[in-house]
Order: sequence, then C-alpha cells, then structure tokens
Amino acid sequence: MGTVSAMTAIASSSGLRERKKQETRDQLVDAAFRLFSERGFDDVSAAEIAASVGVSERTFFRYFAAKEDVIFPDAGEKLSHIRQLVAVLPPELSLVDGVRRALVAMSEEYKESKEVMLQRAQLVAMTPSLRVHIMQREQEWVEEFAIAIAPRMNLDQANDLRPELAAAMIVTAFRVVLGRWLRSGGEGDMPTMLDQALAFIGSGLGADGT
Amino acid sequence: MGTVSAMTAIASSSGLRERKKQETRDQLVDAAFRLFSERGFDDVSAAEIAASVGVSERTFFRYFAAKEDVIFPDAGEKLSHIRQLVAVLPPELSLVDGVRRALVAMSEEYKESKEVMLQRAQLVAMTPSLRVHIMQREQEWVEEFAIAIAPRMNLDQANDLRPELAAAMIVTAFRVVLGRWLRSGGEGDMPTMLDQALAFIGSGLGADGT
DNA sequence: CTGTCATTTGTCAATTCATGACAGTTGACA
DNA sequence: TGTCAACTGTCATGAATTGACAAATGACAG
Repeated sequence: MGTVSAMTAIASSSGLRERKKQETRDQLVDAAFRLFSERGFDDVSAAEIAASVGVSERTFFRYFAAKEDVIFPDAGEKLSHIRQLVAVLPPELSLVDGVRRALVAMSEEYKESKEVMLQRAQLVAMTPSLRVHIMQREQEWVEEFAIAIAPRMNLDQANDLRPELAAAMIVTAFRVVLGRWLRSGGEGDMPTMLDQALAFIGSGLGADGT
Repeated sequence: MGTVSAMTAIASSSGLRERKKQETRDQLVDAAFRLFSERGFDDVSAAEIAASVGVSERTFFRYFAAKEDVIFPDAGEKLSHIRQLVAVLPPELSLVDGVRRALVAMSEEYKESKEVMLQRAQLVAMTPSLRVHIMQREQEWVEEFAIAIAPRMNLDQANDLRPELAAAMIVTAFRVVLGRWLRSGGEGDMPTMLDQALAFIGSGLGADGT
C-alpha cells in the first residue's frame, strides 16, 4: 500500500527467478516514482534510480527501454485491457452507447488508484517528455478503437476515414475528461463527465454552434 | 526552389548580421532535411549537420533547442498564423462553418509546399521522436482553438469542458484528414476531405451508429 | 576610419541517456 | 550435482544537451 507497483498486480508466476525479476522491477518503479516526486523527472538520473535499488544502470535499461517507461509500467496491460473491453461490447449497443460503457469501465481503474494517478499526472504535467509518452499511448488506443468500431459502423477502416475519425474523437474525449478530472484533484465524477462529453459529441458539437 | 527553407520566407530584416544568421539557419534546415531523407533521422547526428554547413555543433544547438526542431523550423509562424486565421473569422458563421473555413485555409499551405510536406511526413512516419513533436504542436493548436471558440459558443472555457472538447475534436479531425492526405501522396482534395470529416462530426458521428 | 559594445561562435568539458559486447552468477531442471 | 539458459555487472562507446569562457565580428558613435 502506498507503492506504485502495487497497482500493477501481476499473477507472479511460480519460479524464484520470475519472482526476483518482478521484485526488482517493482523496486525500480517505486524508487523512480519516489525520487521523481521529490525532485522532478529531469533531476533524477537512471543511474541514481538503479543505485537506490542496488542494481546497475545497465540493468535499469534492461527493464525499461527508456527512462520514461518506468513511469508507465502498466502500459502493456492497459492496452490489452482496452482491447478486451471493446471486444466484449454487446453488438446491439449503438456506437456511442457502447463507447460510453467502455470508457466508463476504463475510468473505474483511474478511480481505484486515484492517488497514484494524480501524482503521476503532476509529474506528467511538469515534464514534456512524459506528456509525449501519454500521447503515443493514446495513438495506440485510437488504432485499437478504430479497428473495433469499423465493423460496428459497417465501414471499411482502410478506405473510409470515419472509423478512424470516430475513434480519435472518442479517445480525445477521454483525454479531455481525464485532464479535467486530474486538474480537479480527482473530485469530479468521471462517468458523469464522460456522459456530458459524449452527449456533446453525439449532438454534433452543439449542432449549429449557438 | 527545392529547398525546405524556401517555404519559411521571412522578411529578413536589414542588417548583415541578421541576414547571416538567417542564412546559417536556412543552411542547417536544408542540410538536415537532405541528410535525414537520405539516411533517416536517427542515423544523422547534429554534429554532422553542423559540420556539413561549416559551423560547430554548439552553434546548431543555439539555433535549435533540440535536434527534432530542425525539422519544424516554421512552428512558431504556423501557430501565430492559426491564431490569426481564427481571429478574423466572421462572427456570424456557425462554429462548424467557421472552423471549416479556418481549416481549409490551413490546408492551402500544405498544398503549396506539397513535396516538402510529403517528404517531412515520410520522416515523421518512420521516426517516433518526431511524431511526438507533431503531437505537442497539436496540443498548442487545441488551446488556441479552445480560446477562440469559447466566446463563440457563449461558454466559459475554464468551467465548461465543451470548448476544449470541441477544439480537440476539430484539431483531431484535421490530423486524421492530413494523415489520410499524406498517405495518399497528396492526391486527395483536402477541402473535400475536411468537409466530409466535419460533416461527420456535425452529425454526431453518424448519430446513432448505424 | 577607429574604438567600443553587444552579439554570435568556437572550444572545452561535463552530464546523461541509451546500447553493444563479453564474462561472471545463479535459478531451473534432468 | 552438473549443464544450460537467463540475468546481471562491468566496460566502452556514441550521441544529445548544456554551461562556461574566450575569440571573432557586425553595429554604430565619434
């Protein structure tokens, strides 16, 4: 409790080797998070993080391809989770309703690990290179959504720009809502905000701009 | 002609000093573009670009804060141009119509320097760190649009998420269309594609998902 | 024209991210 | 227990930035 790694609950497979590896990884994540929070992302070197855990700098980079990655240790699982969320949407739901359901499900995760998310948001807000990573992940989400909703729209994702457009809109909506939620210190109710946002989109951005 | 810097036409102010500076900058941009196109962004060092122009590596970084910036030498002007485009929109136009006009105006610039844009797109497509820069610029655009359209929507940009949402949607639409246009090799007609995209947005993403 | 001043550059040095190579350790498993 | 594969540490290297300081040079007054 209190650790960042706690939210990345992996069904740690059997072996001692695996367990140790996971432990090292967790330690790196937690140490990085603590140090970054204290002094900011740019003022903590990878070497320092590694040292504070008792491994070599080289090992740090074996666990994380880039220094930024240690801030998003759950990127992989998050993506496959989205994939899964979209996959199980009942086909009888309309596009917007289906999306609402998926997004609300996603928002639950944020609520669950609110403190970590907020602290991470702080870091991201003050560090350009981290913002970048977020954006890259969003792009993956867009692709994921686009593939998932193209058949739902009876459109060919390759030739019609609408699936990609819709997917981008949806992810953008989530980003904007999440941004507001984070800035509000996690006070707002994400499902409600998502409803508002999606309703606004569904209305054609207020129809005629009045 | 043929040079990238040609599109960054600055009313070079009088002095010899200014002229020389601009010249150095242009040379760096052109050399960088040529080298990157030949061997890829990651396989050309800043030192090499500098050397090929006859200045020191340190000087390169005095002109460009980061190696990526040399690919987007016109970032500053582009933003103020958007600002200006939005500022002069006739207030009687609806949100979507006004936006359409601004986006079409932007798309003209892309048509004018098609080759450069396409070549740049190639580079960006194959280089993650460049994609990032694009995204950061888009975020600036979003903020710009949000401020501009909030009064047009009679909403307070700080308390209502809809202006930011609408702005994000618009910029996203532009990104998707631009992406398609670039992938089509500059064949498609951007104004037409923008019309389609905006119509789709205005319809609430196809209303009910059929 | 000439001397000063401010700007621009070059040189040097240092830090940090990131990666490849190679050898030593240590779990996994027959 | 012994072999093998997976991990790790050590060393070395390349490249991106960035700060400090001195040399070069355009701008401009006198």
